[in-house]
Amino acid sequence: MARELLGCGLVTIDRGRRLSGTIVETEAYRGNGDPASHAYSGRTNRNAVMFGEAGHAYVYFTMGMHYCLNVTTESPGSPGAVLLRAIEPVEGVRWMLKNRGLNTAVHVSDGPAKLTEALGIDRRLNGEDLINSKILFIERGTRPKRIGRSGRVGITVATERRWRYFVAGSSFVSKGRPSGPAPRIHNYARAGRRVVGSSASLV
DNA sequence: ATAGCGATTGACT
DNA sequence: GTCAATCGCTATA
Repeated sequence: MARELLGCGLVTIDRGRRLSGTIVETEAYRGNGDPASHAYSGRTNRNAVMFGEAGHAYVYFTMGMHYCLNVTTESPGSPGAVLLRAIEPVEGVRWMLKNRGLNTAVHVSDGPAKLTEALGIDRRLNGEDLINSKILFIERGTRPKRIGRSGRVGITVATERRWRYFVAGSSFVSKGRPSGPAPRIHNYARAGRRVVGSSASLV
């Protein structure tokens, strides 16, 4: 799922305005057996959405000031989610800049908490159905030609798992340095599989 | 009831 | 490269 989401569109309707971007960086988190996951120690009020149906938004508050957005990926009862770490801004860039208090788009959404701030995403959207929602949803996109892979960023455990994926060559990927294995580039382009992110692949 | 700290960012050296 | 901001989740008592 972390790979499939690269190239898909992420859309919000923020105060009536359509804001969107192309997903260029993701990270996979599991549950039991993944010490870096919020779901590692079982279900709590905070991580409950991770234990629910696939294709929903798990939005969590962190560091006392930031929100991050995940896409849930597993069947009810078995936790799993993909953290969206960066998008390339597409629609409503002007308003995204305003949300972030910036003048240029270079760093407007190249980090997990930056993209939520740019798109106006906060705890109100926790649990939102990303397939059927009218205010926060995923759209089909084009599969990137080359996809990079590395250890996950910003964690202190299980850094050896190479579950961070990004669009190779994109300047909108977060600058966070991988704590695990160095980035490696793979060629995932395949004839006849240009469109990814159908709702069927989400659920 | 409460200490410790985090799937981060931005400012500064 | 270092570090503060800021708050609520989690673990422990």
